[in-house]
Amino acid sequence: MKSKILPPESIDELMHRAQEMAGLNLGQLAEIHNVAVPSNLKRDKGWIGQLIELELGATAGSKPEQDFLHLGVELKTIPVDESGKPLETTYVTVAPLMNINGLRWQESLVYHKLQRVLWIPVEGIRQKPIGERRIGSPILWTPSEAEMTQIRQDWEEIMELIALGKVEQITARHGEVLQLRPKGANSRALTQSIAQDGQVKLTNPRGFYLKIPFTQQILSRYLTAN
DNA sequence: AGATGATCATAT
DNA sequence: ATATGATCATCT
Repeated sequence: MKSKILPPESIDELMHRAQEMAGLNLGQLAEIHNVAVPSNLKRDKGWIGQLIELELGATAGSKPEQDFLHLGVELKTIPVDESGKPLETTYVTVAPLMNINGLRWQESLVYHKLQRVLWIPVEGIRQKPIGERRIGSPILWTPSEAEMTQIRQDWEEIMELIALGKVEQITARHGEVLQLRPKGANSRALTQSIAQDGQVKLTNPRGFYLKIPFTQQILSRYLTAN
């Protein structure tokens, strides 16, 4: 019996919805949408993100695009501790491992998704029951030139290693603000990648993630701005 | 304790 | 298999 919430028509409308949602806890929001609150997130890791998508009218789906394509906005929920510090890295997008010769930064999924991000901080303290965790104030972030440069440099370094067939040598320690980590069903999941001799080989799928100190800076930068 | 590598659910 | 939504859980 849930009423479908339509996508917001403007950024103002999106922000208004997000501000109205701030201060609620997840139990209250779940009740509004008639969904059950899981007792933990072990088997429901994306539950919070999808609940908030529902409330804000994001287009559900698995398309590799921004959540609000017509507004140029990507939605990210981010778990934070009591002081507002992120508790986890932030997944951005899968990393392309094939057909990447000549792929430029401005054409990358990372570049497009991070043009503008609506961050929704949510209490993520593991000991706190899911339903009691509160939703924070939204932060609409457009990367500064310096921030984009940092991300771009990490992206280019990582993509070059991938192009050289060295994907398996890349660890999460590479990159100042953007890292490459496994992103798949499990460590047995395989996808095509480039071998050192230029042939095709199989590797675990990877994704790009933003490191915690970077997202922490973003959140704290906007904290006093209201 | 924090970060890295692994994993879970679902849609297409 | 690949994309979305991410957090879990082990290692250092």
